[in-house]
Parts: sequence; structure tokens; C-alpha cells
Amino acid sequence: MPRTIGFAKHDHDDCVQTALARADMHCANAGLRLTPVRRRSLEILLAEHRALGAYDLLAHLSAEGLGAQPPVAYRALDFLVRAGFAHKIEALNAYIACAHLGVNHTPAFLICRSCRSVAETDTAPAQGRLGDAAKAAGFTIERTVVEAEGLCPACQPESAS
Amino acid sequence: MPRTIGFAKHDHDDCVQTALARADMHCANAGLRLTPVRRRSLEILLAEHRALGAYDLLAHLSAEGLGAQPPVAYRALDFLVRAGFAHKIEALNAYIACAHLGVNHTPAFLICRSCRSVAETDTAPAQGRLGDAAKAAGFTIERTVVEAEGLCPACQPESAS
DNA sequence: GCCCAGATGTTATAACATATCAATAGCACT
DNA sequence: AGTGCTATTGATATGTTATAACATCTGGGC
Ligand SMILES: [Zn+2]
Ligand SMILES: [Zn+2]
Ligand SMILES: [Zn+2]
Ligand SMILES: [Zn+2]
Repeated sequence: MPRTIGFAKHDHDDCVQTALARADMHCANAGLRLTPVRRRSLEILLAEHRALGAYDLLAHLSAEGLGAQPPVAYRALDFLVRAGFAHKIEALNAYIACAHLGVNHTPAFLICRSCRSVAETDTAPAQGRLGDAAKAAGFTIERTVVEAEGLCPACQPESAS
Repeated sequence: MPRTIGFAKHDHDDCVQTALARADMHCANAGLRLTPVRRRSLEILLAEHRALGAYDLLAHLSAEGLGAQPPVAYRALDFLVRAGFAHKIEALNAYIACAHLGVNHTPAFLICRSCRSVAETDTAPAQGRLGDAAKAAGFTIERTVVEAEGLCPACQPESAS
């Protein structure tokens, strides 16, 4: 059953299972513990396939008896973000499962202001103008936040012709 | 009396006055009202020359009898951001006066995680890889957030040698 | 003077995030 | 099995950021 993701359709069940399997693998290799709450949190983010607030995630978890207090959600999100399984969208104060799980990358996001869907892409800002500016200023870049807000294909005004 | 700004020294009093004059001019031309609270808020952001939280700004304002409730600060900041006189740093949930006031630009920021100083530079992410990705996805970019976190020159570990 | 739009004053609350400390579970070592 | 260490979880409280909602005021066009 295809479903919209990153503005494109795909076999979503398959995509969730693949990502979970990769996460299991990565944790086994890295000695990380993908505990029930963490694994279920990742599964929820993958299933929603959009940016969820920490309290949105918490609502899902608490409905399943996996914890009812904010720290439960924030701890799980912190783990997932550290492990590279999820990203925080700063412009939304929300979290989304990584779309390139297992691949080393510098994420960038396209965020629809109308339907809040998010597409993850890749970038290398530290190698472009931003990197030049940092170098000139003597600044050491450790992390970059690149987010574009606008309208996704589905939310474009019909207009024109 | 020079003071650090964007990791470099400069005549700060002069820089504040110039920016305020430009803001006055711009408002006069555009039919915007730079009311006392708004003007003072901009002056405070300019004087601090670093990212201030809305409640930090509110503390300054309330100490001067210019309003004591959150909406006062958020309204002023909203005006300044809309007018292009200030920017929101999404990664900090904080606000900073624009360093290129009056010039049309797409801001990008270098944020020191140690001393919280911020340098504003310029970028054109919509013309690079991000723009390509957006085009391929049929996404219309309206605004971009580009922020780099790391260490400023003053906060680099001495080490080496 | 009247009206309207924008700006302010004020109260309350929503939404996002962390500090702290106690209890527990997994694991290495003996 | 028992000991000690560390990561995780449970639970309560609090801190921080942001907006909703509604009343009031102010300035400029008519
Ligand atoms: Zn997917
Ligand atoms: Zn959309
Ligand atoms: Zn600027
Ligand atoms: Zn610094």
C-alpha cells in the first residue's frame, strides 16, 4: 500500500521494515541498545513519515502503555538522534525518522508550510560559500542546519495554466 | 569603544546608530511604524550583538517600563523579523539584529556553541544542491534556514604545536 | 466627529524541554 | 551466585519558549 513520502509514493510497509532492520543491525554492531521504547519510537516516526513533536510521539507511546511523562519521549528521541536514526527539524521543533538510515550524510530538509510534510535530502554546505565564510572567520563547523520552507507539489496553488 | 561582533572588532556605537538610522529610513519609505517598543527592541538587539531569547529581550524592556508580558516581546520581534531588521536563529530559539540591515540578502549564521556568539553571513542555498533537489521534487522554496554550529576563533582549543 | 486598521495592555494557557533523584536491569568480573 | 559498575527507566517537578483571546487605545482618512 503506497503512501506519500517525501512527496513521492513508495511501498511504505517495506520502507519501515527495512529501516528497522538497519537500525537493529547498526545497534548490534555499535553496541547500542535498541530497547522497546526506543524501537517503538523509531517505528512510530517511520510510520508517520512526517515531523512529529515530542508530545505527539509521547501521545502514541502512552496510548500503548510505554510511558506517559515527557522525559520518556525526549530520552527516546535523544537516543534516536544521537544514533543517526532520526533528525530534529529546528524550524518546527519536531523530529523525523532519517530517510537515509545507515548512510553517512549531512541532512537537509524541504518543509511544506501547508501540510507539514518533510522531504530529506542531502547537502554539503560546509564545502560551499558557508564553508568559505567559516574559514575566513576562523570558525570551525561541527554541525549544520539546512532547512527550506515552502510548498510541496501537492500544496502548490493550481493557478496559472 | 570597539567591541566584539561576529568575531571581529568594530566601532560598536557607530554600528548601532547606523543600523537604527537605516531602520528609520526604511520604515518611513515603506509606511511601517517603528514605535517606541519596536525601536527600543531593535536597539537592544543591536547593542547586545548576540542572539537574545524573547524573554531576555522582555527582561530589558520590562526593566525600562516598556511592557512586562510575553506578547510585548514577541510582537516586537515579529515586527522586526518581518521588516528584515532581525532574524530568528532556529537552532537557539533566539533572535539577533540583522548585520546587513537594508541590504537584500539570504542570511546564514555561524553559531559558537561555547560562547553563543553569532556571525551573520550570506548564502544562496536555493541556487545550489538544495535548489536542485527542490526543483526535482517540485518543491517551491520560500525561505531557507542555514545555520552552522561550532567553535568561534576565540573558543578554539589552544592545543596543537 | 466617526470609523477603521493597527498597535498595546492583560490574562491565561499551550507547546517544548530539562533537572533531579530513586529504582531497576544488564553486564563484567570474581 | 555475589559484587560493583553503568545505562536505562520511573516519577515528580519545574523551566523555557510561544500563542490564543479579548479588551482598549491611538492615529489618520472621511
Ligand atoms: Zn519511508
Ligand atoms: Zn504540502
Ligand atoms: Zn541579515
Ligand atoms: Zn565562542
